[in-house]
Amino acid sequence: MRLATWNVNSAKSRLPRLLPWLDQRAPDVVCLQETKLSDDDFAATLGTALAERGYAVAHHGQGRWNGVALLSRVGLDDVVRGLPGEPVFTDGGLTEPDARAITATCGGLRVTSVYVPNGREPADPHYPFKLRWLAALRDMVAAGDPATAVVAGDMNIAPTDDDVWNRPAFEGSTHVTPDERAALTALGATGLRDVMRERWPDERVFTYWDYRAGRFHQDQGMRIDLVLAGDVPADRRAAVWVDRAARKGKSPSDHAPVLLDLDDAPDGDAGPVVPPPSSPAPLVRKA
DNA sequence: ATGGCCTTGTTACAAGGA
Repeated sequence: MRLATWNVNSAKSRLPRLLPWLDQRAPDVVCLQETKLSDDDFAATLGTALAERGYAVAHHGQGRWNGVALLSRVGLDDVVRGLPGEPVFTDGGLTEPDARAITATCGGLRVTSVYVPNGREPADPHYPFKLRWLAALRDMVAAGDPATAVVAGDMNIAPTDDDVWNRPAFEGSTHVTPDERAALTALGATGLRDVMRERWPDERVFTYWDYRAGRFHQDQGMRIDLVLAGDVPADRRAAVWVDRAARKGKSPSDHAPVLLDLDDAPDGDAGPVVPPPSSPAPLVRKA
């Protein structure tokens, strides 16, 4: 089973990159972030193309900002939008929570696609909001079965100083503060493992590069898109990698996808058997 | 030393990103 996460920075504008990527990499479960579409617009824009490829879809959007989705070819059950008790950014006059998390059971795993708040600056009210949101995420994972959980997405936290290209450049910025890293540690303490760092403990691994200043070309990025996996999926890890090719070329997202390949479960239970779609999508689609 | 870009909505910028 192949699971992927990708902050696409607008599903609509990324459509010419997203659909060929799905055909090329053929992930079974996809966590998307920053779709920047309402549920209706997501269905209208991508629904048919995803159904043709055999994906069941669950989207949690609000329109202009944020928006997360789950695509699955191995079942998509018990969908939950948002986080129980998640904070609302009332400082900004909002009365509804942002669309930043969606959870479903896919292939026997409890998968959450997350778009963690940016935080802006440590002195900004968005920063404590980010910490409160992360606490709500931790609580949800702890209340479930962490062993079978996968939390994947744009965490907007670099776990260590090795996860940013130039630590001094981030002095005084969010994404590297002790409080954010403590929140990430608390989330991991529920029983989730950073499978990328387990596999590549000493490598330079980035998932995001600013559009400006030729950052990608110089590999000056950050590792902020994480796959945090409970013991059941983490122990089945066959491969985990950053799809840098998706960050190249015409009109890319500023984030690259992260892919996790899992071996079949040792007892032979690879999750529910899902029949192929009524009109199977060809492996390579005509232009 | 600083900033460089991209997306959205709306129509010359503003907001947001990280």
